[in-house]
Amino acid sequence: MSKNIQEELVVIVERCLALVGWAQLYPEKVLLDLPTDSRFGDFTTNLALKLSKLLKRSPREIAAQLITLLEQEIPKTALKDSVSQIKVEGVGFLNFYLHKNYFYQQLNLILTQGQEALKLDLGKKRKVLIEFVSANPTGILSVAHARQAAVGDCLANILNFSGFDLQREYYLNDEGNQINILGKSVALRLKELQGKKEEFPENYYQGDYIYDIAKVAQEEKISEAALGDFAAGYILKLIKQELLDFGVSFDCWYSQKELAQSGKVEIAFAKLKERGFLYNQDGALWFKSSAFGDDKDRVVVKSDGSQTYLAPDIAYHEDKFARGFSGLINLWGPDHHGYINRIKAAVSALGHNPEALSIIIVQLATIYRNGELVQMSTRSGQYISLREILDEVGADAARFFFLMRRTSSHLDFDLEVAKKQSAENPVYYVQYAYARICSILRSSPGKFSQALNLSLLVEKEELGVIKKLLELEAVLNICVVTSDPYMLTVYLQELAESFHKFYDLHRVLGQSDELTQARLALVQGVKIVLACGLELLGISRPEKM
RNA sequence: GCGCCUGUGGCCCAACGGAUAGGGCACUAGCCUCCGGAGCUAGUGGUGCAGGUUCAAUUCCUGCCAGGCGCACCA
Repeated sequence: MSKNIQEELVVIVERCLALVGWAQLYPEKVLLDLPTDSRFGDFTTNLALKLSKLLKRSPREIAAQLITLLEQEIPKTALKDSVSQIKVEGVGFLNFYLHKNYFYQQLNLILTQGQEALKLDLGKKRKVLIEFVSANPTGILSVAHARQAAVGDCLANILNFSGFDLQREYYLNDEGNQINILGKSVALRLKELQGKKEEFPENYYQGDYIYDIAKVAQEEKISEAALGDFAAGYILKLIKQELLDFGVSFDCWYSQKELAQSGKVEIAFAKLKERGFLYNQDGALWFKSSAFGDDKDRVVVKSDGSQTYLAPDIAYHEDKFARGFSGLINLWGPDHHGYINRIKAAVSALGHNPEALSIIIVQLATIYRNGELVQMSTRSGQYISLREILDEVGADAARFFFLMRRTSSHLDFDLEVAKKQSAENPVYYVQYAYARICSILRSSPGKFSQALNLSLLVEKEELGVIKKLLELEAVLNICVVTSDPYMLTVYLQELAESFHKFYDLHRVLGQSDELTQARLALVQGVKIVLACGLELLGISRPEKM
């Protein structure tokens, strides 16, 4: 909630536990939570309920004893002016109530420091690499990639804001079997364009875009052997542009082809062999992944001498560590979930801590249009692309919708709802609050500069707004811990709601000068936090709508 | 068969193991002489089934039922 007030309170509570001799009984870290309801104070803890069993005493009695101690200890600390009272409530919850002055101070901090006041230092500048999208350059991006792009980009924003030294990377599968098939697909379409139609195999790329590429290849007289690379390059350009239009950029596009040519695959193999995790069988080379909890060992070099996808991927992850990243985040589609054990095994076998690699499965989004399910299949080419979504609903609505549900949950994305400019559409609800604020601030030029008396903000709705502003920190904390940005979308809707409620009941302009200024300051505070949240989501902040 | 995800009012979704399960849509009744009504207020209505752990279960565990997705010497 505040810069550290929560942690400072925890320290004091733990000190009291030690004083009364209960610290050893309760070695866990004391947790102070935000209450489920504002009438239960500003922080709450179930400590007394937990201690009840250990001490064989009633929770309320324990809580009362702790409060006596806390009331002695808190006045000795810097928090003496911030905590107004501590109460036992319900079955024995210990609830902390903060003084209003504390909230005014925090609001003032936001007003004077802007977004700097909102930043966290959870990461301690730790170097983290987040790899996402990484779609093969064999077709334009699908809905699945779109959701990964939104989640990955937003998570990256949040981690950066929370003090991590973070880089975004796209792993480019620009060689191998699928590029060969892509080349052959283009070659066949080229022949077709020249009037020599042949049977088009089912496992080739069926989409119409293959014709487009074939036409360009024909004009540029690309040799048949080079068609695969040409097509991949062509598609990659489209992918990069789509991502850019979606507001997603990468620090690094990591080429699998270059990785293969660098000899790093062989070096990684040598390391695995030395450690005893590679062996030959049935004419193939196997990685002993079962030694690390995988269901079975995995082939890395097939009996025909070619590598499986796993081979360069092992080297790729070795290289991530070699580049100095101590935390790795991979966003994968649900079709890769069986691959997690394999790659974690590889990381372990190479001598790294598998915990350093965190793999997030981004569940699929199902697209509806006019209430009807839109079927998707990459191979047949009949699928909704990121491009179509961008054209139809725009980047703002698309990003917000992709982030609205837990990343691990399925998501139903109705294009019609996303297009609606009404209350059904949460993007507009949040953006509307922002535009409204801008409008109010426009209507009061020069008013918001004199000395402020924030303590005039005593209405329930005013304090509600301030408290909601200060919740951003806890929300970002949850996003970081769960590696999931979705709570931020929930929070922004709540913040917008608390602002709309305040706005409806209390006039900002036309009050006494002092009160108008205080309310303008409050509105300005909401603007700063809304802007911050929307920026982290990668969504525009319209001053007018 | 195995693995992952999901079952919350008529519909869509919330709820680090906590207090009276929140919000939106729809429906009903209200609110602009005034800062943006894309907003606000009030009302109706809900945890798939059966056990277990716990002071406390929508949340954790087991089984069942239902839906979605995935299970290659493909990438």
